[in-house]
Amino acid sequence: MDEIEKLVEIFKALSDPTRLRLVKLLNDCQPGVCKGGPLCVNALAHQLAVTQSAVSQHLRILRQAGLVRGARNGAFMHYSLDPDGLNKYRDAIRETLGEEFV
Amino acid sequence: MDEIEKLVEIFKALSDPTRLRLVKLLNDCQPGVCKGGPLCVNALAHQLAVTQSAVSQHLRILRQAGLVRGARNGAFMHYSLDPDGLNKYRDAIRETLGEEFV
DNA sequence: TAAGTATATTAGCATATACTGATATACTGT
DNA sequence: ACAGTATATCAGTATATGCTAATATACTTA
Repeated sequence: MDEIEKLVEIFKALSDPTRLRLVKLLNDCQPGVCKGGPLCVNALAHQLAVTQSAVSQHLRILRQAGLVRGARNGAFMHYSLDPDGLNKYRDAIRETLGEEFV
Repeated sequence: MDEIEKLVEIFKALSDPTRLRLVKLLNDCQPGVCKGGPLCVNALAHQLAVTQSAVSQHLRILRQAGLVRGARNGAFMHYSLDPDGLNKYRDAIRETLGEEFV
């Protein structure tokens, strides 16, 4: 994918209030930040007051953009921010748009 | 506007390929970076190979998000990145989403 | 295996968005 | 004032997006 298209995908992923709240929630519940650690889908849906289907679709979009990742844990999927994806995101912004944006 | 909604507006503004190329163009033509300095609307439209109407509408969206600003110069509008807006953008991301995103 | 739970995917609908073409507004020079 | 140029806005259209409801898949436990 073109560098611009990749950035568009990332910004699109972040340009929805529900997804931003989702990202904020995952950020606030990182291991070391909060003792709870990664969150499962139903917990996220409950916290955000949206349906399981909606949050699952939002997670797919964030996953495809490389911003979050899910780890299966038995019947549960535990989602967290993807540190590698976030590094790539910052690098891509810096390279394409300049230091001002990151 | 809510902090989340403000961030959504900013990310929405950046989540279109034409607008990203526009921002990139403005970034590459900043005074000190390129001797040309701020660009007028028709120059931007020509560089991006889009109509004047389209680029004008894109500029409005970037302006409303606080990312760019226009300065009238006779019959011309010279657009450039808005340093204040970019600072606020970084602060808002840091505060809401965490250090990982900026 | 069967029932129950967790998550993902699909179809369909309502709304938002990006574009084009036409028109309006702002400014300059004669 | 008038013609010409620069930019902004509007109406209409095609496509994208976010949601719900229903269904499919994955896993666990009895």
